[in-house]
Amino acid sequence: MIIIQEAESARRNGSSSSLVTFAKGTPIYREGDTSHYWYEVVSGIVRTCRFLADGHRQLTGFYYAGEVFGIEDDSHGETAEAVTDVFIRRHERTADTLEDVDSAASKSHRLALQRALQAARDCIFLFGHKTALARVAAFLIAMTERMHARGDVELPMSRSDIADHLGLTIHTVSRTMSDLARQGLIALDGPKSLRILDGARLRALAGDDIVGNGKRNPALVS
Amino acid sequence: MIIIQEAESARRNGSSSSLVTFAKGTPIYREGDTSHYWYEVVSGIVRTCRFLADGHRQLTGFYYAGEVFGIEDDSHGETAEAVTDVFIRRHERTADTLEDVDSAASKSHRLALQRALQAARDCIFLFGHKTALARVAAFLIAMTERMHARGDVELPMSRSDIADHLGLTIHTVSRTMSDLARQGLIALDGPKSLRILDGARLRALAGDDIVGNGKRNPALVS
DNA sequence: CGAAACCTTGACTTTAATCAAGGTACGTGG
DNA sequence: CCACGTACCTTGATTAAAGTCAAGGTTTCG
Repeated sequence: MIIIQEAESARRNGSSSSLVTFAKGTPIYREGDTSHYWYEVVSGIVRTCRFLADGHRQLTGFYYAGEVFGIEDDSHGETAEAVTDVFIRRHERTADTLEDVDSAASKSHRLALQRALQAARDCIFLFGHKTALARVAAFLIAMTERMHARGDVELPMSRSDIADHLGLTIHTVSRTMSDLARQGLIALDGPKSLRILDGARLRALAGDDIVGNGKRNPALVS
Repeated sequence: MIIIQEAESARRNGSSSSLVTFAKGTPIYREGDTSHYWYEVVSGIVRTCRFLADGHRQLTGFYYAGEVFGIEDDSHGETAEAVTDVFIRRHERTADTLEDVDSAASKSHRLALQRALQAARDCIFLFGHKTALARVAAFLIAMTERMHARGDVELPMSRSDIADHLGLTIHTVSRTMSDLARQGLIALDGPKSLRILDGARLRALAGDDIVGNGKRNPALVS
């Protein structure tokens, strides 16, 4: 990890942030580490995960440019690693910054918490009663939307990352992607590059429309 | 729903709370409802859930006496229902109470957010790569600990609730419970009442010990 | 150019869902 | 108090889905 810049932003709150960089595959913090900082992706992609004794790994999220992670109090409940080479803005977490609700840091922290909770619940929802096909379809849609892509999608993470995120094996992920390609819903230009050919049918497969109040998942809206 | 008491607690913040009661099976709020309040269980049990178009339901949590739910900003992302007859303390959510970080309300709100995030992530973890046996075992352990029970456990929720919570069918939940009983790990005194006979083996089955930093899930500690 | 890591695919096995039936507990009304 | 109905729970047989085992192909990077 290399510190690029020490910025004394928001000086009145006593909070400071620095721009740091991590090479592909290296850890940013580890499960159990004390939360000295919280983080914001400047460029590249980050994954957060936990490890089980039986060797399994569960990815709890991917974070793209502009997104925030590592916002737990006290100690980090998960490990964060760089999926690609990344630039990260690292924000100091002092008693001050968290207590002063007017600070930009505290506001964005609260918002990040809300968003993290929403994301975690969406994930639970996806895991509950969904087939491999639905999970992969939902994943592809989510990634497309987060990259603001239109048709062309880059998947910077490995099949193993995707599998550990969706609660599947790499085999099932691979097979499912091939199935989607065979059915003409997507085109695989390579393992990490694909095009979405039939977004509507893909969304239908993901099938995450919610009953009640006429409220629907934004993923459904074309 | 019956309002029992209107309390003007924490008057200086302009926040107030009331004690209300709901009959078994009735909704406390619905998915999409504007978040006018947040809630605290006084007695009884509450479940939160979401519904899919295909008829499936996903329970995102059970809440026991003393626990807090419905803490999302803006609008509720899930429905809350009474599992048993319940008494609920309903807290008003005004711009004031949330901005004033010194208020007890805001502090407990933030803590509740953190805890909700932790709970959601534990749930994801459970769902990722776990067999029906491990899920049911983990569920029984979690329920035992939350009720501060020692051996004897009451399960006030139906098999259907448990199934929708664990991402299984009622059949699999029922079979798995019977298996555990057959193996002598638990004794079923009735569908809603059981005793844990071999907590150690049950924990081993749940297998949620985490690798790294020597930090382990509290559920593992006997 | 070669090695290592990663991805895809096929055959088989395991797990949980589905289909189907019967049992149990509880509440209501006769 | 008992009979009946309903909702809930359990269990068995069968089917579908994803994991495991195994092998071969591709990409990437030194």
